Amino acid sequence: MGRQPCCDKVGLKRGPWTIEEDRKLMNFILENGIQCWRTIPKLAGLLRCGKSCRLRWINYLRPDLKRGMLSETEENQIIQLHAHFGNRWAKIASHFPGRTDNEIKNHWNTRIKKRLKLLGVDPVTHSPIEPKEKSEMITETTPDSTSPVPETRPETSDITDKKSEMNAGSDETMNLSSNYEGLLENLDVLLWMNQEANTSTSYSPSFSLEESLSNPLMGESSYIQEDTIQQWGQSVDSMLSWDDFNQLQEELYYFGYR
DNA sequence: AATCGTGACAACCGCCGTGGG
DNA sequence: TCCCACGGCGGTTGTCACGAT
Repeated sequence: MGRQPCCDKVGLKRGPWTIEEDRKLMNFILENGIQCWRTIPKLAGLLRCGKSCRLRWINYLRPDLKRGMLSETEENQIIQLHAHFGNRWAKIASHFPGRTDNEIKNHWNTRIKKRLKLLGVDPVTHSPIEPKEKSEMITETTPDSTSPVPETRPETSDITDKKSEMNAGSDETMNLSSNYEGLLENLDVLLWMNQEANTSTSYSPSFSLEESLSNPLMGESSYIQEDTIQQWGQSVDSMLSWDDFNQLQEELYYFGYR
């Protein structure tokens, strides 16, 4: 007999969160903090399971989240860290304040992985792909190829895809290519790795908010900082889809978080 | 204008580690 | 020591937007 589910899923809502649900969860956590995720949905008046609430908070509602595309620098750091930690996304994400493991994992799977393959670098081992494999990869892209459709189609158009206007498109890839060999020797990374080896807490650039939120011993007034809310508000403003939260910002002021 | 393919990312699922009883 | 509940994590799937045909 397997484990009991984390919650009784009967009658619980699934799928995308609505603005109203976000508002309820946000208000509840800001007022009460986080004690037990299992009880939060009930207390907050949500028909969601605790896990869903936790995920929504961590990946989307947390005030300290950094929004928007990952910069080239961040992308390079992800590659470096992945070479060291593998698919330990939470570990990697801990080096990027305001970024979530889910975000980094998605970015890796949808973009970085493909770019590395395109550059002839195995995204798993970070070692150069054998020339044979490389040629196969190129062959696979030819129209008359009878090989199965590869996971990625390393065409130039793929690099300079629809997002290219946000960066330099193929130039960015070229930069990545030229930089990659040096990445793993980057002194900063070595320092990180050394620090990781010496102590698990020595490198901790992450926002203090998350720690304080997860620490029920800390007083409520201590975990919502003025600059945190302002920072969050600024990030919210930058997101078109977040316009509906402007009112919520005002409510935060109402609750005294200013 | 309709359909299809693809990419991005939000959300879910199930396993694992941990701490308390 | 064992059992259980919980939070955390990584893999996977679902959904939506957008461009191509």
